[in-house]
Amino acid sequence: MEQLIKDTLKDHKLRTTSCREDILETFLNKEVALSHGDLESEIGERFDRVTIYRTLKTFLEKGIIHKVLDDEGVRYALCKDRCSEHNHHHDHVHFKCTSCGQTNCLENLHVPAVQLPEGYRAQEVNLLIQGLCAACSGQ
Amino acid sequence: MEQLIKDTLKDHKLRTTSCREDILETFLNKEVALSHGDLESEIGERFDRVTIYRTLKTFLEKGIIHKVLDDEGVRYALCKDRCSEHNHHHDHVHFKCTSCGQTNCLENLHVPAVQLPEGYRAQEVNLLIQGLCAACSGQ
DNA sequence: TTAATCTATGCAACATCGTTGCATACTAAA
DNA sequence: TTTAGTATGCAACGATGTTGCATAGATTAA
Repeated sequence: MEQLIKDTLKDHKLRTTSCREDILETFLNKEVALSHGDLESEIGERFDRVTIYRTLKTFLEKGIIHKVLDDEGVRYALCKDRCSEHNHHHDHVHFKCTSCGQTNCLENLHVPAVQLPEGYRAQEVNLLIQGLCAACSGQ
Repeated sequence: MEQLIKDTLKDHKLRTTSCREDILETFLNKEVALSHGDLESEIGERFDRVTIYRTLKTFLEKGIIHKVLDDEGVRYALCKDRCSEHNHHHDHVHFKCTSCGQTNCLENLHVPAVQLPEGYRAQEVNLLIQGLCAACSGQ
């Protein structure tokens, strides 16, 4: 784990600092999409709000995390597929449970093709499904 | 137009006030999804920020408008299909042009079915496609 | 048409979220 | 170990969104 984190930073040409390590570790532990607020309550006593914002921005630019949209705002999740600064590919599905509030990526699903009107060109596709997750649907 | 606006408010059991009329008129004229900020710069001199927020909230609850998500935040668009307080159905596609920045609803398209993992139950589906619109792709 | 009732609005104040400039502390390379 | 470049904390600010309350306005009934 410790080594995986250091390697991830190194791979993306980022200095290893304790804040970056802690944020990466949080993402690896939680396995769900996290908002800035989530991170702040998790590690906010050790690091400044501003630093968390800047770290998220850096991770976004480097392709370590990606944005996850839901109706409450923006969250972030690890890019499991290897993304880089110039090659993001996130055409997967995000699921938000309306009961427990957790959002995660359904890695195995891909977004079905959509026939766009004449002249439209798709660059990125984002599918958000809201409903009940397996734990909350009681099955 | 004038009458359509009054009828829409009446149909949803809302009092006709000049702010609500102006906001509805703006949505009808623009035909793209609008953020609170868009509305504020459009009619902000005549009405208070707070009133615009509250009007949007009211329209949402009554099913006159619905949320449109993109990576920059929340926008709102008219519900073209007849929605009511208890029956929203918005499984359509939103398109955001990365060039001109406009977001709109592709009314004619519907979101293709997705096979969810065991135990998951979908309630609402939101598909956002980003790319170039017909006007900006130069075709 | 007027009076009474209920609701929408404006204003002020506040809470949350996100950004920027700058001095200092730290990481990585020589 | 020294140096150069970068990340961090702090303070200050701007943008965004919410709440309470008095007043203005819309609707209903007389």
